[in-house]
Amino acid sequence: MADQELDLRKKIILKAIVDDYVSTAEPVGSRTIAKKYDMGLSPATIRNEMADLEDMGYLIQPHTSSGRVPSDKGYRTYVNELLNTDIKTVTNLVSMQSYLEKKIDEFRELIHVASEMLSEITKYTAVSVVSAVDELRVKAIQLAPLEKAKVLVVVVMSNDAIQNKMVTVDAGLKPDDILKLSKVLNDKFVGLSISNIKSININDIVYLIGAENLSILPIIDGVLDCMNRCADSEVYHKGEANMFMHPEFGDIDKAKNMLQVLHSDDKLKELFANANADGGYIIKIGSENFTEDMNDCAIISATYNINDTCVGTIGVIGPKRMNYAKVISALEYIKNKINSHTEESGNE
Amino acid sequence: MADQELDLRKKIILKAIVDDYVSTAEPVGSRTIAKKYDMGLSPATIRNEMADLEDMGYLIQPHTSSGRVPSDKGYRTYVNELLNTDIKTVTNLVSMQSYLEKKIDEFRELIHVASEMLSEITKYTAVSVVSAVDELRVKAIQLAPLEKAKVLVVVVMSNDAIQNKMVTVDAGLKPDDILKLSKVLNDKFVGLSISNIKSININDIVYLIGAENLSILPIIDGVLDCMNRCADSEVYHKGEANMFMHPEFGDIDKAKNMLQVLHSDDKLKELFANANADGGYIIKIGSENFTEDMNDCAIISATYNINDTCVGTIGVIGPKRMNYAKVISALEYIKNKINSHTEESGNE
DNA sequence: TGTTAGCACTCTAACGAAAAGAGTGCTAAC
DNA sequence: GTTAGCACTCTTTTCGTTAGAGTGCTAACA
Repeated sequence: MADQELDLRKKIILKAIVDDYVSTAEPVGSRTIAKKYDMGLSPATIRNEMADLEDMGYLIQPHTSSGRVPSDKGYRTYVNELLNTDIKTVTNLVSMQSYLEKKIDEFRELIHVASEMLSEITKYTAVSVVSAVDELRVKAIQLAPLEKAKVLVVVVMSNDAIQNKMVTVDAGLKPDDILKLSKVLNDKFVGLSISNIKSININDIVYLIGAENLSILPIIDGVLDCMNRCADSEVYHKGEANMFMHPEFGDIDKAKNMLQVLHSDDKLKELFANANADGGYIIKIGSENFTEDMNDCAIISATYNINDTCVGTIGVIGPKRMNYAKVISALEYIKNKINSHTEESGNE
Repeated sequence: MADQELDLRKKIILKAIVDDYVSTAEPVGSRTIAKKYDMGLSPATIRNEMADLEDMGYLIQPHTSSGRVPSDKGYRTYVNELLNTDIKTVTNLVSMQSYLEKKIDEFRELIHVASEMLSEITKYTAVSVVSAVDELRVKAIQLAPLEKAKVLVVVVMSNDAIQNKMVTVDAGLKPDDILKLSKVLNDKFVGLSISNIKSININDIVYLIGAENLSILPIIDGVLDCMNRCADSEVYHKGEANMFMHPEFGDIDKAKNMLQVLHSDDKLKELFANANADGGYIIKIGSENFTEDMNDCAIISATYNINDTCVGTIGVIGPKRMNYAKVISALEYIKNKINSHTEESGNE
């Protein structure tokens, strides 16, 4: 129970146990450790150490006569103290190299490709959450009269998010009016945030283009709708089928539970919302995830910034028995790629 | 084995068996039918009829001393002959009424809402496939110079599909050039199909705006990319978690299998590609789905047209033991809504 | 004092026999 | 043509029994 520092041998044994459990998903016994990780010790000695580690809370014994399994604390120590040296070496990311090299001009596209990649490499489920941002500014607005009272509204925000919407307007509105309106909207709106725009008096605009109030309202609504959608938080996940390749979800009920969570954007937002991780990762193991359904899961996530306005999180969700080294190095790689991408694209 | 017509009593019994099996998911015994569906017959009589029905191939006995389960042929007869009278009456679609009433201006949005609705009502998984169409024509093209060599390309096609793409251009390209190019592209491209456009000589356009060849190529590429994406087939599914609420997927392997299929757009396209259903539904039961993984599933789908250019399919995938009446009536409703929507929006 | 061999003990997973239950098919009576 | 009765079949459940894996403890060893 005592929370004292582990001596070197205990650390080595703990690491061996976690490593073994991560790859086999079976409780590991003393014999296995002695043989497989030849440490020049007999099973009996290792048994003693394991008993100690259990007393200290690093291991759990599912039942009296089975091998040991890491506790959350065990995983935590593994991640915090035993893994560091490994991380750089595990990185075999050759396959990724070409992936993100291709031209990506749009923020959302970038995040989607990155998530796809992440799930592909790690074989877990990748999740990305684009946080809601109020303080985005308008970069451009485009109105395109199409036909018969239909106008296409396109809005680009400062995070390069693009949204469009088709709106129906009064048939009396001339294409020329719309083009004039487009110009006015750009002059008036570009550089402003959503809250700014909401405070603008519509009548000023109506006056400028000389149209009737009613006829341009749908367009303004469309613009605001697009802006809101750009600023809205968005959850994206990729590779959820990977989740069910792991034996911990062999139980159909757990699998169902898991699917439920993966399909609930709100739950995911909650789990991945951790804006306070400056440049590092957040690793949540088992019960550290406040949601109870996730007790068998671990989450590793990192945040990225885009010119200080838009902060998002990208990460991986998988079984607690997760290949932490691999995931962390993959995440490291992806995060750097995202950051360098958004830098070079040079948003002011 | 003889393929003769069923007499009335056999039909009633078959219907009772399917109904019961649909709601309980357990093999149905003679006693159950006699008691629950009081038809004034003793279990023994019903047993005889059931034995006949089995001989004729309408029922299957999982093992010698269990109740009966409908065969694919049994379901087929149920659907074709025994269900018709019910369909209209089962329709309790009050909850849907308000759903599709709201203003929907965009084709894709419409299909998504419809799919969502369909899965919501039926509690199965809704799938929609927008078929690939080569002969779409361009309705409008918009270019918007943003900042620092970035141009937003927006393309609207005749099926109201909208796609945009951010492209990077030579920094030397002036905003004015881009606006000019926008006008030229619209003049030249609107009304043409993709194949038409591919045959246009780029040099003509370059000449018209007086820009250098290289600098506008990314934009043309962007336009073509958008067009291709508009014309591409798209698969959308909603409510896949519903699939796992049914006991036939209590086996984790089947569930995994199912997930695999649901996440494979190609498989879904194959399963839902049935353009030859003029105004009706296509119902595929068990082995009638050529994919083997789907032997436990049924698929009910309907097609919709939009001014004869874009044909899509929307439908439901669920266990073979499916509430056919409910799904068909829901699909009927949705299909009509989609059609009336696209009519009233009046695309030429 | 730390390490190890040996052994009894515990718990699970796997196997198999037995019992319970559901439903049938058949025969004979109505 | 319908039904009651009964033997029969097959599955599902239950309950021991066994084999195996792994432990904890004790005693011997270096």
